[in-house]
Amino acid sequence: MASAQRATGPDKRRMILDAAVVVFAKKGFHACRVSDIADEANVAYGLVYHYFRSKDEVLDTLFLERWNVLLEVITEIDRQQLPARDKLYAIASFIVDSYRHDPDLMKVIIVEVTRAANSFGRTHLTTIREAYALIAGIVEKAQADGSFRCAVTPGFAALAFYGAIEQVLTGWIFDMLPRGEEEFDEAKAFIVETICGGLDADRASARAV
Amino acid sequence: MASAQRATGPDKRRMILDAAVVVFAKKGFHACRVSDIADEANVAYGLVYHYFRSKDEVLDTLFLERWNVLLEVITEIDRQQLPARDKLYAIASFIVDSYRHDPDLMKVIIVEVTRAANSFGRTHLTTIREAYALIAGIVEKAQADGSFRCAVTPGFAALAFYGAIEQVLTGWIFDMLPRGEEEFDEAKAFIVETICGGLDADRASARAV
DNA sequence: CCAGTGGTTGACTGACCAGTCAATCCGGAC
DNA sequence: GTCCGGATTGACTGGTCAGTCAACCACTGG
Repeated sequence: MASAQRATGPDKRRMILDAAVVVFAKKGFHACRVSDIADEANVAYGLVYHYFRSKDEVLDTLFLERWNVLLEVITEIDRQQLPARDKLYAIASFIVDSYRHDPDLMKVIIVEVTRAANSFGRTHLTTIREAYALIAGIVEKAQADGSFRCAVTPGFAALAFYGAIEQVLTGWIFDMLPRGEEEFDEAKAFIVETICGGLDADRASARAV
Repeated sequence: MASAQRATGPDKRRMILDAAVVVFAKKGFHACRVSDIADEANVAYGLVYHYFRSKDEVLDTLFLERWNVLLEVITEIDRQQLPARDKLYAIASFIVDSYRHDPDLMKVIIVEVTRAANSFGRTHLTTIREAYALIAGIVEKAQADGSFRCAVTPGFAALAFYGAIEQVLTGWIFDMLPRGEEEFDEAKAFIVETICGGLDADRASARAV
């Protein structure tokens, strides 16, 4: 009846990926079994191996699908004629909205890939670094045109900026921070305000290094 | 001959813990076997279970030992009569030096506990949060006495600050950032400079929320 | 010299699970 | 209607590994 009932070919592949997101988010990649994915997708165990070479490849696919979108979006934001601060806001906004739209997927990507230095993080290191490099590029240009100070290196600023975003998402993932439409928008503003504006009331002590 | 040869009782326990740090750091908690720990410690397999109820308990012990030191240090720093910026510098300094002194241990704690939302992170959530709360307390007092702006909430500032530190450590853990005496000291300064000073050249846009 | 106690050993077991594969289904081509 | 090939099924296998346990060792105190 519904297309889900008669789904075939690539549709089933998609169903497996979506099911994997749910299962990985709930139990974690290592703790869940391939049969959990198959069950969640209402599909036979073996079909997972028809579409993917291994359990790992399912996670790889999820990560790459999403991270490539992120890289494109950052590139596109950077192409626009905007103050660096607004560009950073747009990036924070996109990532926070990604979480708002699909918290499970973002949880899986952050917990199982981005922060997993012993497994998938290492595998996708090059891809992950591309995002940092793009952000660093934005900072570098802003420092060149004088809108950002030169107190820290662009690469370092990118790390701190992305680190702050990820820490906030982690706060939501761990249920440490309240989640809601207001909180999401507030977070975007706070991240940019902290990194760009700083905490100091006066900046007498701030000198270029 | 050497005491390691004739070690007994609690010494062996310590040897197991130290060996676990090496093994967890090299292969990751999930990927390594209990026999790897025993081999690294030059101890029989079963002895691990004489001193610890389970493989999990070994990691729990490592984490709690170190995190409690961190909590004490932060408390002590906060007790001193110092500008908030210097307190944050002291905290960043302690964490960076912890990494400098024992990178494997810090790697294990960050990768396997602090950032592991699906396993040990959840277990130790309360303990982890205590550190954030202490940092937030420092920010809050600084905002009250006017040395920090009130643009963001203390809890959020704590998250961003700790997130920046962890991201830098992660950079070292992933071999993304160069490691060395200079880099370590530079990192401490950069972290505090970014979070306290901010990136903006002028702060026209910075208004209290 | 002989228990007794606590540390130490490592072979073994039971459970678990990724990945395989032979069989079956189904829709289209002719 | 028959045949073909890709999609789909799920029982089964092989290997792994956490945790157990019965035996062994080394010191101590009587």
